[in-house]
Amino acid sequence: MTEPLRIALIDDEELIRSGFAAIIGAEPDLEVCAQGADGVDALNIARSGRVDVLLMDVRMPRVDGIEATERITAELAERPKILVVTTFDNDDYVWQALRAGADGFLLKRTKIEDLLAAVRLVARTDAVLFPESIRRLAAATAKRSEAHPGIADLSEREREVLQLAAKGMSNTEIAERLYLGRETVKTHLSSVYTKLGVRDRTQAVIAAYDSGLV
Amino acid sequence: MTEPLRIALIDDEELIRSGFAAIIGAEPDLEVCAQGADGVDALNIARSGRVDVLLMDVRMPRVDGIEATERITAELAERPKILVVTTFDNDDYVWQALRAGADGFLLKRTKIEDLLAAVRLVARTDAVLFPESIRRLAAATAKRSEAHPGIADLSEREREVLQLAAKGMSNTEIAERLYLGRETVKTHLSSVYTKLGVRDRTQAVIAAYDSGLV
DNA sequence: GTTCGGCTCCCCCGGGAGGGGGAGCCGAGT
DNA sequence: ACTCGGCTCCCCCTCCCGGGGGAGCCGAAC
Repeated sequence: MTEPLRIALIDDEELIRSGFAAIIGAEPDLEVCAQGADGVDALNIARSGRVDVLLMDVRMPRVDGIEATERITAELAERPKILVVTTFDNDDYVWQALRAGADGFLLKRTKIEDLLAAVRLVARTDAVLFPESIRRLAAATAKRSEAHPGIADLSEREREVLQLAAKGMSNTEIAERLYLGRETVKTHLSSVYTKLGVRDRTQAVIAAYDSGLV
Repeated sequence: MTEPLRIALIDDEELIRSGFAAIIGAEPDLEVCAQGADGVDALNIARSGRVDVLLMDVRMPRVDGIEATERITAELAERPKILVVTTFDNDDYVWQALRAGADGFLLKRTKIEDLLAAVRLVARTDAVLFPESIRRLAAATAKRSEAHPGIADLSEREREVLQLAAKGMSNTEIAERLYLGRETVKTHLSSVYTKLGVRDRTQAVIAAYDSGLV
């Protein structure tokens, strides 16, 4: 028989870790090789290179699970599989975990056998239950929302005005909505145009859409 | 011990079905309860209500696996879990399967143990490896691309002009690009506005973005 | 054969948009 | 104290946009 899968547990709650450790340790083909209390620990453990699957909590002090996952996938070519574990299946968490490069998402209320099955499954294969392709998809849609330099250095007001313009409002409507003069709105939009390097309102709205501002 | 999971196999290739049937039949906790050769069979079998997991091929005559999945999820409240099985992990297939409401995606080259694990996992739980939340996400992004009545009854030319407008081009630029008069472009855009029920070019571009035309 | 819808172009006209100025206020940083 | 950038408002001017007409051409449908 092959050597057991090496599992690392990352959770800020000692109790949770012990529980998981007990469950996993009872399995002959699984072994808890490391434990950590936050994202920094996770990164260090992942760097050690002797881990197959990392069970990662989301809410943790210092560096949370999502960011830790991000760093690990960004930094390590040979990284452990990462299963993000949390209490609630908040859509946002799932999405963020996906984008960060996690291999799976588990709920703490998951039944024991399912947890074990998921760990074994994710360790062995990447072709089951929405893996690689989905992650590429998520990464692609995520990339669209990053690295749009222009949008970043808009002032608060300018972003606000642009957002309303991107809802189809006219200058006068925007002015009324924001309790401003129509001329002021025009001024803001003008700086938006120059900052974004576009010609008119339509192109600005397009830029807003493409950069994920809308 | 509980009664075995009831599996249905849908594939147009007799050989594949037999292979899967043999593998699955050998497991004490699994049982092949039905087989079909296309999407129509799949729908009938799903309607019978005595199936836990449906292994569904994508490429099939008459009605393919994606459409069958769509119909089943649309029609049946109490539906079997559906695992879409195919030879290549074409991104498009994965995405379509997801949108259609499939619970998972498998490759035919998947190892036997993984196939069995996936079947057992998907039958029991919905909280593992990107399930419900992801499907809602996919459904949401999909919905944005459908059922935008306005966009549908634009004429060919009007759609063309709108698309260029949505790239930030002015009327004159669009005219030059399409070898038209500037007035013609205006006319087309005007009908676009009335058909989409919008006021100006900006709102039209927004509609184009929201409806997935861009 | 007539009608209807899509496609093409034209004119006029009003209004909003965008550019170019100028100006005052305020808070933060030098 | 001064400067600089963000926010606010104003005027003028030009240009494109959008609305409201009208008109001719064509192919399909009735």
